[in-house]
Amino acid sequence: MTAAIARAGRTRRRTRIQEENEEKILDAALEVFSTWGYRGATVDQIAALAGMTKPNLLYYFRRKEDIYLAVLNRTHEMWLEPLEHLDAAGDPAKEITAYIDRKLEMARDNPTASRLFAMEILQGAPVLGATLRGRLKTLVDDKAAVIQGWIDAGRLAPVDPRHLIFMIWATTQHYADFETQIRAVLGGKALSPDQFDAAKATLDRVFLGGIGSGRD
Amino acid sequence: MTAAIARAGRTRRRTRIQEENEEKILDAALEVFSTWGYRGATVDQIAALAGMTKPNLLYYFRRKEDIYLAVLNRTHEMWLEPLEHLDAAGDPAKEITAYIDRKLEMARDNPTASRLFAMEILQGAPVLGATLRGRLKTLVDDKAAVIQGWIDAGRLAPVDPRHLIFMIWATTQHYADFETQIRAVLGGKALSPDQFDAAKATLDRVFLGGIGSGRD
DNA sequence: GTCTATACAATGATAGAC
DNA sequence: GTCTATCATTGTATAGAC
Repeated sequence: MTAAIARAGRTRRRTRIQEENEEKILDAALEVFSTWGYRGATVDQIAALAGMTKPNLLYYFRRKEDIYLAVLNRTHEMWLEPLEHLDAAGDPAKEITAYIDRKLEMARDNPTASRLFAMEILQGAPVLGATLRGRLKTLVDDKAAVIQGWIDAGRLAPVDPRHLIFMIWATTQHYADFETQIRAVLGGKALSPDQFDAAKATLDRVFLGGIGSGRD
Repeated sequence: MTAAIARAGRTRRRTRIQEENEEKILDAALEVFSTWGYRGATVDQIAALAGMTKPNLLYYFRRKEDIYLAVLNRTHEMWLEPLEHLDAAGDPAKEITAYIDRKLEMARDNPTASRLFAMEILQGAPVLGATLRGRLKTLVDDKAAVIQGWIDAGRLAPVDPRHLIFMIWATTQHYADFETQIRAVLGGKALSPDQFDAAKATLDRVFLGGIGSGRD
């Protein structure tokens, strides 16, 4: 690290101050873009939230689009990760429950990241479009085959694996993306731990057991 | 109608041209607001899509906010309606399946309306907030009691009724709101009737039967 | 009653001087 | 790393033509 600082003047290596400021900017950008969308967000808003002036921010990122790209790239890896853990060798019910729980925890812990993606997709994925058609599609194809394998082996009810994945995405991210609506209906300010547990229990129950039967 | 035109000068009654133009504007506004959000949308865009000039549009709606209010009001009634049909006297499984199917059809037939609401909620429901805490909450409380009644009677598995409703909202609206992502993963341009059927079958199966068991 | 032309103040992104 | 200037865009208002 000391060597890196010593080289900072000559190389492209980031200085400590640069790293800290870029991080502050990206944190602020995540918040603003996820609330207002790309076009609705202003560089001024981001700068204010990051605690710096607009020109100072533009010293780090020349254009508004560069900030958007950086903050999307910083978070999209995180978003794909839980699905990658789905293990063909594991127990189907356990694997799917674990996936649901991981996704739900991510929605709880990173609601703004979830909303940033929601905004991007709602707007037609102008930036992430290629990634969705490439890396995401490959990943889903791969894991859909795993699920289909479980179904073929009679270890899982026969459902369309891809639409099952869509259902899991939808239900888990809903708690981040539509938090305002959920709070309005449930009352209270934020989702309490109790409400979160109820959500988790309901998701696990419906996905694994369905609701068609009576008492269990 | 002739009488209405004759009275047009004296009364507030809309002329035919007014009705047609307001409808064209609201159609365009639905498209633009649902794509860009309130702040991201411009009056110019809406005017262009409606096939008129900006000053001409502003003759019908003086302010941008007025257009937004009008288009939200025009569609939010439609959005609450399916849940109102959930009938306590009906068969639980049939009622819930019918509700899911109605919501899914609405997402398919009115994707832009769904995205308009998604944008509004994502942005913290600045306009619909009061409606969510009022009318929507009352409706959900009411229908949650119906579902709880079914559960207490042993006709439905014990799940949290409110979170079950959230799940149904999430999974059905997902096909409208995240259409871009779904198309990217499934390939092809739009959701084909086949894919729509697969979605419907998967939703019905998972909600009613779950996936925990093997072949059925 | 309907529409166009034009203006204007505010806000935005960006560039360059200091 | 900061301040100021510029230039396009946007919401809104007004005056008047058809």
